[in-house]
Amino acid sequence: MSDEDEENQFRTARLEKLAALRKLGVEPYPYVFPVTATAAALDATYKDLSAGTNTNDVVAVAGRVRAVRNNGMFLDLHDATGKIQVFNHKDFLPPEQFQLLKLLDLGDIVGVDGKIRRTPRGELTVNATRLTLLTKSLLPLPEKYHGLADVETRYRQRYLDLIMSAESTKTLRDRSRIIASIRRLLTVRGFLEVETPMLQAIPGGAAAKPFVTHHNTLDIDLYLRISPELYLKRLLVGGISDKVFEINRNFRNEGISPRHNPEFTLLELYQAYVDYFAMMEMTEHLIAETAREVCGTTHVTYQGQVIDLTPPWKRATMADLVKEKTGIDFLVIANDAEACAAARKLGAELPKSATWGHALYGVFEAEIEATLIQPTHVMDFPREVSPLTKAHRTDPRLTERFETFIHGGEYANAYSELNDPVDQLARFDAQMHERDLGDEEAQRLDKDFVTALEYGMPPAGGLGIGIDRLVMLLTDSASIRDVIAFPTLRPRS
RNA sequence: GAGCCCGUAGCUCAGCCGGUAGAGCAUCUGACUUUUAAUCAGGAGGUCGUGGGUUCGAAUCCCGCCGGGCUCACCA
Repeated sequence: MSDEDEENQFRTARLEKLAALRKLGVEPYPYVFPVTATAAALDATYKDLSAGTNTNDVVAVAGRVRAVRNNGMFLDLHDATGKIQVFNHKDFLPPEQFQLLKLLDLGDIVGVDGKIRRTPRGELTVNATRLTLLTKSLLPLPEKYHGLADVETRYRQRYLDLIMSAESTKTLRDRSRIIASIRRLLTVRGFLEVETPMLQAIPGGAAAKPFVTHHNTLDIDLYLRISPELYLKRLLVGGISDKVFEINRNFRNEGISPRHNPEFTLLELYQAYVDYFAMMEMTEHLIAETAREVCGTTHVTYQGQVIDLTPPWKRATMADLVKEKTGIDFLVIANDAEACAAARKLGAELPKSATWGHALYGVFEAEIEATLIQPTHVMDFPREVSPLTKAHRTDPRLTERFETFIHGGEYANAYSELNDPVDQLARFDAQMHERDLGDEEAQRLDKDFVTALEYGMPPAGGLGIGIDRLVMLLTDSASIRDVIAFPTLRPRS
C-alpha cells in the first residue's frame, strides 16, 4: 500500500464506515457464508420464470456489489459466474439491516439470503431477507461504464482488470481451458506427464540467454532453464515411458515485446519410434482439437484474419519456400561464400562466420516468415541451426526439423530427435566453436546428456509448442501480456 | 539497446500555438423510490508522472529522469 493510497479520501471514508459497522456489531471480515446458488445457475434454473412472478424458493448468494440503484433498493451482485440483482425493501428486510445497507459501498463483498422472483422488468432478483457483509472494500473501483482502460494498471493490478473486464477474465479462463484440453488430448494418447528441473547447472535445449541464480549451500551458480529438452530425452533413455510431456515455465533473459515474456509456458513432448512427420500430425491434432473445444470451430479469427486450422496443414521445405519467393535455389549453391553473398543481397544480416545453413535460414527469416499466414509446417532446417536434430535422411546439409508458422509467427518446433551420440557430440563441438566466435546463445556442451545418448535413446519425434502464443491465437489477443495473468514489468518507483 | 507516442481528480477523458484546471461516472449532503450506465439539486476532491530550464507567468515550450505502449534490434 502506497502513501498515496493511505491519503486517499475514499479510503479514509471507508475506514470510518468500517468503524461504524463494528460499532453496530457487524464483523466486516467474517469467516464463512453458506452459498447455495450462483448467478449463472439461477439464470439457468429460472430461465422460464416469467416477468412479475414471485417464488418461495430461498437461496443464498454471494458476490461483489457492482451497482447500487434507488438509494440501495437495488444492488447488482457479481459472482464468478455472472450477475444477480438484489432487491432491498422494508417489506422483506428487517429495519436494522437498513443501517448495514447504508454503510455498504461499491466493491464490498456481501452474502444475501432471500427469495427468488423475476421483476416486472424481467430481471431475475433475490428479495433480500438478510444481508451479510463478507468483506469490506476500502478502495474505490474504476468507473463502471468505461472500465479500466490504462494498460499499465491492467497489467500491474490484474485483480482490478479482472474485476472490471469480462473480456480479460474470459481470456485467462480460456487459457486454463486450452491447457486442460492439451493435457487431456495427450493423456488420451497415452502420454505421461513429467516434471524436469527448472534449476539447471548447464542451461541446454535451446539457444537463448539464461537467467543466473545462486544456490547458497552448494555454493554454485544455477540457471533457470531455457528448455526442458535435454532432461525429457534423458527420461526417454530411461524408458519411463515411450511418450512423455511437460507443460511448464521456461525463462529466457531477453527482450520483452508483444510476443515475448521473460518467463513463458512451453509444451514439450517426446514420442519414441516416430519421426517428425508424426509430430506434424500431432501439432495439427493438438491445436485443431483444442480450437474446436475452446472456440467451437477450427476457423479462428486472429487480428481480423480468418485462420483455418482444419488439418491437414500445408507442408513445404524451407529451401522450396525461399526458392519460390526469391528465385534462388540454395540447394544448388555449393559453398558458404556464395550462399552468404546471395543471402546478404536479399537483405539478410549474417555474421562473418556464417555458413551455407545460416544463409538459407537468414533468407527464410527475412523474406518468408512474415508471409506465412495460414498454418504451414516449414520443413528441413539447416544442420548448423539445429544442433539437437537428426540429420535429414537424404540431404546431410539439412535436418529433419520443422517449425509451424501461423499469422507470421512460430507456433511449433519439432524434430526427428538426434539420438546418435557421436553426431551429437560433434554438434556440441560446432556450437562451442560458435560460442568462441562470440555467439552467446550457442548451446553448451552437456556431457552427461551425451553419456545418456551413449546408453541409447530410441528414435523419437519431439515437439514444442509455445502455449502463450497459442492462447493468443485462440483468444485473439494482440499481446502476450493479455494471456499471462501477471506479465513481467519493471517495478514501480 | 534505438526511434516514435503517451502519463491531468479514485476511474474515463477534455484543456496543450503560455495567462494560474474542467466534464462525466464514482464519492459526500439532500430529494425521489420497482430501478437497469436509475433520475434531480447541491458540495467536496488535483504538487497536471518527476526534476530542472526558458518566461513577468508553464498542464501547455525545452532538457534530464521515472513508468508505459508501439515499431525495430535481440528472441537461431
